[in-house]
Amino acid sequence: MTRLRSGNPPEAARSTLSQRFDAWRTRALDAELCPVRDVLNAIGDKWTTLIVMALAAKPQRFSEIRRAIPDISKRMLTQTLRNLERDGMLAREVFPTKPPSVQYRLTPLGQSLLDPLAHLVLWAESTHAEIKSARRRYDRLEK
Amino acid sequence: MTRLRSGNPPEAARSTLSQRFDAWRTRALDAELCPVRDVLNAIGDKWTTLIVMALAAKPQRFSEIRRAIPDISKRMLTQTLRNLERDGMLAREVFPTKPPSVQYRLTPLGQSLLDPLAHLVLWAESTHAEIKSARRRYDRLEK
DNA sequence: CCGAATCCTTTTCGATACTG
DNA sequence: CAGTATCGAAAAGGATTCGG
Repeated sequence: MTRLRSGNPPEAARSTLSQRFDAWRTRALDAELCPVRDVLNAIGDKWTTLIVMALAAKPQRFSEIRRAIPDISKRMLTQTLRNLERDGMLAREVFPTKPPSVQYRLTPLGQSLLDPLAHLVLWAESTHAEIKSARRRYDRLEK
Repeated sequence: MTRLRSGNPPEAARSTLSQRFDAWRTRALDAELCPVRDVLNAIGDKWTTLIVMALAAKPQRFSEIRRAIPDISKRMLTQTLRNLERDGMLAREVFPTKPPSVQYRLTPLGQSLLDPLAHLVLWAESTHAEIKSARRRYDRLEK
């Protein structure tokens, strides 16, 4: 499998990249069959990436994750953890103490998501000011 | 502004990475103030990334984008294009022909998203089989 | 402590009809 | 051609209650 070698693709690789984007979009319209749609659909919700990031440091218990993401509800935490477990991104281990404790840890597959995620987050950090500025300008002109 | 220098961070950078994830999550709970939440919220919807990928090749007209993404409705295409324009990711140019034609092109800011997006898409492609397999196994055991 | 179940609100999205 | 306006369905998310 080919890999990107540098942070920003050189201008020369642009056409190759966009051809690949075309292939990635048009492989199939069905979300189930298109890796891009399927995966972006899986991690594009409100909490998934935050939970993966919280578990990057170390395995954590249900309550620890809640403290790491204070504004998530128990319902959504449970549901998002289940989805991630279903996708093989994390493993759930129950310790039959009383009261019970449950630990979640990233699987190797889940760990492998951290790298592309880091790229995205660095991009978010470095462009956030510019994006907010663009929004202000747009809103000032439009309304 | 810091930039990633190589495609995959070496294993040695992992602990640094998770510390940064912590910082990125806890900087602020308000989506407006947290770059990660704000940006993931902006590109995490159903159509945004597909549109950006479609425009990677070259500037395109409204109808061309529709053909590139056959299952998007006019309503959602318009709305998503507006959001991207508001965020400074693309520029809209109207040619006052009759009937009118409108062209959309990625700005430099929009182009800069292609790189982290490519990492994510490569990851999606290379892990999709494993994810689908994990789902089948989970569904077989649970239900 | 962890989580299932229920109910309800908000958001997102799609279909349709209409316009310069 | 490139939208806008309106409506309703569906999905996502939050609050609350109950249970092992």
